[in-house]
Amino acid sequence: MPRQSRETPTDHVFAALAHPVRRDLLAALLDGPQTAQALADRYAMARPSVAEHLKVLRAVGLVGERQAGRNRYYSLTPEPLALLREWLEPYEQFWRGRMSRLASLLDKESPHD
Amino acid sequence: MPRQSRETPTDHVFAALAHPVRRDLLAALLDGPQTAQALADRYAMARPSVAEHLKVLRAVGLVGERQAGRNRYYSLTPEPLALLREWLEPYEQFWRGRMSRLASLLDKESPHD
DNA sequence: TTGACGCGTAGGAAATTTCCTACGTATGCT
DNA sequence: AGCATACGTAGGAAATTTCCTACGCGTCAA
Repeated sequence: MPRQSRETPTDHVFAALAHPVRRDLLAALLDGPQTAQALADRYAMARPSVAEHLKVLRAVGLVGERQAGRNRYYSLTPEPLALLREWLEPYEQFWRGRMSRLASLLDKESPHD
Repeated sequence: MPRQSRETPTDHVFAALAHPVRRDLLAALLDGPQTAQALADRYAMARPSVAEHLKVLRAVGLVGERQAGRNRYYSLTPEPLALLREWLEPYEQFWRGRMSRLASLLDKESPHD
C-alpha cells in the first residue's frame, strides 16, 4: 500500500533523482545512448541493478529505450526536468524578495556609498 | 556504514527534497516562519515526525531556526536550491541542443513554410 | 515553587529501497 | 543447429527511511 494516495509526476521525478546512481546514469547518458551493460561497467555495478535504476528513470520519462538487435540502447529524454524547474520558481521568487529587502536595508544604513 | 564514501552537498539536497512531506514543509514556510507544532497541525502528522523532517532540512541548510521564548520558529533559507539549478544546467543545454537539431530537420523537410 | 505547555530526541516497529545471484528468453555468429 | 552473449525479471537479504509513543528539559504564568 503506497504511503500517499495522490502522487504527482513531480513527486516521481524528485524520487527518481534522489538516488546518486540514477543521477550518475543521467550524466552518463549526456554522452549519448548506451546499453545497460556499458553503464554497469562504467559504474562497477551489476547489470541487473543498473537495469532496475533505468526502469525507474524510464517510468518517469527521463530515459527512453531503443531496441537494436540484441542490444537495447537507453537515451536521455530530459523533458520531465521542466517539472523541477517549475517547482523551483516560487523559491527563487522568495529568494529575490529577501535579497531586495536586504539591499534596501543596506541602502538605508549607508545611503549613497 | 554509508553506502557512498563521497557525498556532495548536492547529493544531500536531492535526498532532502525527495520526500513529499519535506517539500510540503518548505512550501508552508513560504508563508513565513512557523513552529513545528503549527506545521504538524497543518499536515495531520505527529509533531516529532515533523521535527525529524525539519532536522533533515536544517542539515542541508534549507531551513533556519530562531528561538523565541519556549517557541522555536523555523524559516525558509532557499540558498542551497542554487545547487539544484546548477545541476539542471547541462540537461537544459542538452535539451536545447536536441530542440535546435529538430528545428533544422523540420526546416529541411519543409523549408520556408 | 508548581503546573502546564512547547520542544528535541531516544527507541523501536513497519515499510521501502537497494543490491545481489539465478534463471529464462531472444539475438547473432559459426 | 549450437553456443555465446545481451537482456529483463524473480526472489531474497541487508540497509535505510519513516512514523509513532514515551520521556526529559527548558520556559511561562500564577
